[in-house]
Amino acid sequence: MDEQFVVDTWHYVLAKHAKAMCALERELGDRHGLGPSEFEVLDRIVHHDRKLRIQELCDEVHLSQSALSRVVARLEKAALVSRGVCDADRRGVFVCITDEGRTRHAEALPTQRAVLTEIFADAPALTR
Amino acid sequence: MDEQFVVDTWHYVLAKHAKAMCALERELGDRHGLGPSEFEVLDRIVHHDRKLRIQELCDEVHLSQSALSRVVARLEKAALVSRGVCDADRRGVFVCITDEGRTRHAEALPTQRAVLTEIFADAPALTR
DNA sequence: GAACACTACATGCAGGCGCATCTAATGCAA
DNA sequence: TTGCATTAGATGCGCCTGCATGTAGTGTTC
Repeated sequence: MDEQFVVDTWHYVLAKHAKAMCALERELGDRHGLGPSEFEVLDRIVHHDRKLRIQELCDEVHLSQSALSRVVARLEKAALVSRGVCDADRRGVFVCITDEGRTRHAEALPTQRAVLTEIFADAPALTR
Repeated sequence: MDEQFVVDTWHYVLAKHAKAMCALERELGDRHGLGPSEFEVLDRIVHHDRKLRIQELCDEVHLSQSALSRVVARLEKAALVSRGVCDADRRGVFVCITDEGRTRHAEALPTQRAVLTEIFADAPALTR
């Protein structure tokens, strides 16, 4: 159990996370009016290409259920998604991307990719 | 330029960061009354084994200068560090760890290492 | 040495997060 | 059906963060 290794890895993750998060916040915010969480949620929906339950999103984005609930509320307020009740389980909520949501996501995607490439192009591979 | 690679790496960093941060917050908080940032600052000082300028700390922890200023304020309030003016440059502030600070850091260190080991033991190596 | 640009750190402020909790719907058991 | 534990999602709350700005000290130029 190499203690130095895990500490180095942690510092690496910390550094990359801080750098990427900060850059995403700035670029996505200034250019497209989206926060990283907002973009991530849109991205997940577009990727699945269907309406998703809040719970499903919760498994995919690294946010608490409450934080996710608010992200969806913000997105709905901006008319980028719409919320709908789930008929099968009336406690559930479906999140559905709107046309404007798709457009904004499509616009923001290259920005996000550019930021990530800038930061992770020289990253080590993910397999030992 | 492999776009999928950078996106995968980003998701990996996001996942590990969320998991580790959450676990550290819980473990360090519950067992030692320290937040991750507080621990990190103590750790940096112990590692250098001398008093440090705020600015030096700023280069090492991934926090804005204002956030760092507040972390130091919290640590000072908890009597884990003390602030002192820098004679050479009277704008500057030295941060000095106290005996209690050393003790708390020493107590918390195994907890932090355990959490990181739990999460990063199976991590990929950092070199391509 | 007076004026001014710059740097180090502190602080007001607004926003996002997690935790605890609330409400409503579900489902299982008696 | 009634009663109760459980689950999905929303919300109150306090904390931490970054940005913008304030304050005080430095040093440079004239």
